[in-house]
Amino acid sequence: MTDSVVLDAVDLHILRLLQNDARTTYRELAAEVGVAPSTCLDRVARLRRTGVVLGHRLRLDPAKLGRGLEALLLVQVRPHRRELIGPFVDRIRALPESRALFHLTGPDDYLVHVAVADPADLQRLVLDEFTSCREVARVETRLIFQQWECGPLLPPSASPSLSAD
Amino acid sequence: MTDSVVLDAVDLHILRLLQNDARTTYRELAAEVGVAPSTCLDRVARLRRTGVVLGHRLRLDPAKLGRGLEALLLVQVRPHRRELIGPFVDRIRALPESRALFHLTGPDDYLVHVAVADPADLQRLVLDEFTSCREVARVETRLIFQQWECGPLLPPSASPSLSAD
DNA sequence: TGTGAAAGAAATTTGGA
DNA sequence: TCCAAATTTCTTTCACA
Repeated sequence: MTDSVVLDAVDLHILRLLQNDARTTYRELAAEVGVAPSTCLDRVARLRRTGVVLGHRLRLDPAKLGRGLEALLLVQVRPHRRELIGPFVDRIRALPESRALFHLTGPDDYLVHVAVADPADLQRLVLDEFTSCREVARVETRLIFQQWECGPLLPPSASPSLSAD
Repeated sequence: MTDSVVLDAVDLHILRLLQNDARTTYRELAAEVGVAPSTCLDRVARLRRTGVVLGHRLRLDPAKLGRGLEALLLVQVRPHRRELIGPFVDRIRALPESRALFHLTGPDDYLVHVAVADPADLQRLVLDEFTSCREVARVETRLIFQQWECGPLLPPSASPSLSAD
């Protein structure tokens, strides 16, 4: 967080292309952006070094892996104290059914995104891993009908450069 | 959805490694899994063809892009009818602040994961894009303190093979 | 299918502006 | 920083088990 990077139009163009397809080659990036491949390499390396780019992730179809039912669980943890929520977070993160976990403001302390095989599997998960735990005061289950990933993550304004610490 | 793939131990091993680092080379996969690089290529190509692998995605740090504040918005759309929710979904997906959108069961019809610059930006987003819309009956804003991605997505059981349609 | 070797392509490194 | 060329490394193909 101590060093500051400035993202110029070239960086943003590269990021947009890579968010579309993270396997775009440096040659293709170079041709598209209008710089040399080695320059693209430099830029991407810098974006990694400065922490803008955290890594590459494989996108999988949960349904094809036998996890066709997804849900969001709103969880109230009581008492909401460090010595309880630390282990709670660790336990939930380690569940094979967990896809993501959020610590939130509001009446529900946590939101857990889970992927399971079927309703019976979800019932087992909720009963065995949530409602049966002393620290879990309440669980609300919301099934996911459909979900969408949204557009690429880019700087807020249309300004040509941005300072990011 | 008509063809069926069977994931054996080699496929699962490859998927686990790629979920850990999507840029692992076929050489490295081969060395790790104990097959030839060309076999890894075949396996991954088949996983792509059958839709198990959907693509590669760049993971970015929203904070480094000037979007350090994230929130989940619980939205009630009334009346909850196709002719309203179609355009609503399209509009929300197109917002640069939107990261993900879920259509849910329960009292809230949609959950929107957004990334904004600061509280003022969030206020603007909620007022201008949500509460000011006739079809939006209610919006509840939950700030995200912290979030975690969970372990790799894998088949439910420890069974050596799995049929995925 | 899976393999190893060869051909092709891409990623890195280097050095000069 | 950027680029172009050289080098190294990976990907892809293909004939064969």
